[in-house]
Amino acid sequence: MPIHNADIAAVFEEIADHLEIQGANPFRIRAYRNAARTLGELPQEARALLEKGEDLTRLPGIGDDLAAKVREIVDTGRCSLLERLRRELPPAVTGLLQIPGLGPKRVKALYHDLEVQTVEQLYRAARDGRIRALPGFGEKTELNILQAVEAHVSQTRRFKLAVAAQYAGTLTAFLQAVPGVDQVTVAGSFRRMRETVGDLDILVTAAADSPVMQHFTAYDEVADVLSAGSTRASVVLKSDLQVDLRVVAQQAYGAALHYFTGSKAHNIAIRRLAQKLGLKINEYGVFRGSERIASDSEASVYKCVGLPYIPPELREDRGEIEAAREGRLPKLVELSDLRGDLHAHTKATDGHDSLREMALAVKGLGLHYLAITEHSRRLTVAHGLDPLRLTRQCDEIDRLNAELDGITLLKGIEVDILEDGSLDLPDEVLGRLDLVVGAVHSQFHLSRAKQTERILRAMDHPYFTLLAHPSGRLIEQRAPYDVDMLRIIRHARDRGCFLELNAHPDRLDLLDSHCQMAKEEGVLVSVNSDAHSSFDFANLRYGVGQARRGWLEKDDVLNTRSLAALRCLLKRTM
DNA sequence: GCCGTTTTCGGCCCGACTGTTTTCAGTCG
Repeated sequence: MPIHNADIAAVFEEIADHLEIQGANPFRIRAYRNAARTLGELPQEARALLEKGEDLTRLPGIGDDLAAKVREIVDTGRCSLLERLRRELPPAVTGLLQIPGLGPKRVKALYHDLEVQTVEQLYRAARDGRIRALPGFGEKTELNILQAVEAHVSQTRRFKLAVAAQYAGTLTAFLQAVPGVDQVTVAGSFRRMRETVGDLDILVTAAADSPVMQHFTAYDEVADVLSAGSTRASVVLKSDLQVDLRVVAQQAYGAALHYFTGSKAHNIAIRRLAQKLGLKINEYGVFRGSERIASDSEASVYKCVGLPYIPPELREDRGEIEAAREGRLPKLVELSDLRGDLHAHTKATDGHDSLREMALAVKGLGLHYLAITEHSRRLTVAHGLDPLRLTRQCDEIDRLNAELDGITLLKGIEVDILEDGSLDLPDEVLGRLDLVVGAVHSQFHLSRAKQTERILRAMDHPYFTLLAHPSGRLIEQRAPYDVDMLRIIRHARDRGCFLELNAHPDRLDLLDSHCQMAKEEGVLVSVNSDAHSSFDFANLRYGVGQARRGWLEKDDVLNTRSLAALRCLLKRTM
């Protein structure tokens, strides 16, 4: 069985869990977690790097010891250290760390004193009142464990960004109306535009006597108050979404926003920089000794450590700090840079609105062009177009273009890429179109080699323009199909094709890491709505967010081009 | 266990809240 980076990362995470319960040196534990993160985010397989004879100690957080362990795992599929640790402590025990409120010390005590190994045994021990008797535990802790287990078993889910946005919208409006409240900002992974968020982190600046905390915990969507102090509180909404609120004085807004936006890894890296300069950064400001030297804006915080402002979408400790230091931060694409949209459906297939309604909606957003790309005949569930219906739609688009002012409809198709890589419509009809968007809608489980070849072959087609939702994943629902994305990106470059970043909140595909890959290989990405109704164009903001997380600039995005420039690019260089 | 524009040894981010204590450990973000 080939060893993937995720497998190695899982081994290191499990080792770190074991070491925590053992009470090992916390920095040794962190070293394993850092290495797991490095491997988890590595674009190439460690296995392939080793085969090429590359030195893994050049990777951040990987030294001689961990490089040797990576090699051991790749070569043997096993890790002797982990096997030894598992003999000392049953593997299931580390799983108890997943229960909120249980850290290494408590897990260790539960195992040694009550022989609790599994979540089920934990639940029984709590229900039977055996936990309260342990030193350091009490009745309240026991009850909290009971409730945490029940919540854990029911679900620990993440929320799609667009779903979280709905809860965030009403809650921020509610908080904004509380007396004494000044600014209300949603920070955390929401502000970093991650595709899913585990919770909402809301930062409020308010007068010292503002009753914002009382209002927050009494908000009518709150199902449970987890904690509530004078400056910090955590609640769970009825939707199961956790919300953490932090209140600071207006003066500390910038420092608090930086602190609360994260990511954790980015913040740690920034604080480490500060430490080297003899400074200390916390949520109240940047301090030299006891003197506060910055706090009102995020830019002032960065300035203290010699860096320009870093946009939230980049704050993942994935090279943005080095780029900032060297003056090569990207000037990220913005929603207002978009000139058009190259993927939309109408009620001719599975959309809800007419050509005219879609055109006017896009025009209303200030865009200049919209490609109509219905499904093709193979996708019968969507009432996909056959050559005759597509031809009729093209005629209708021509008529509408002659009539409409300030918006141009482009003739396209979202044609199925069949299993052998051929396209679902004949060349004669594809040749009449402005662009051909190709997509995989079937046979998701082909081998990596076959799936990749299928897509490469489709791109070889002279009329193929743009690969829609390139990995096919549906967030939290369907895994991506297995493809060699680097080969696909390079083939797109060689064939003059483009890749889509589908802005639908369920897709957001290309992934951010693949956006970076496309940028590095010189392949333009098109941020498309895949709209099925005139309301769906609002989703473009999520696509732009994902593009920004992928370091894309205006010039890296196909549909920031004017219509004339776009038409030149759509002409295949054959 | 990693790392070095002060260091190859001695550092390694920082603070709030809870519950069980009787001054603080554990956990979390």
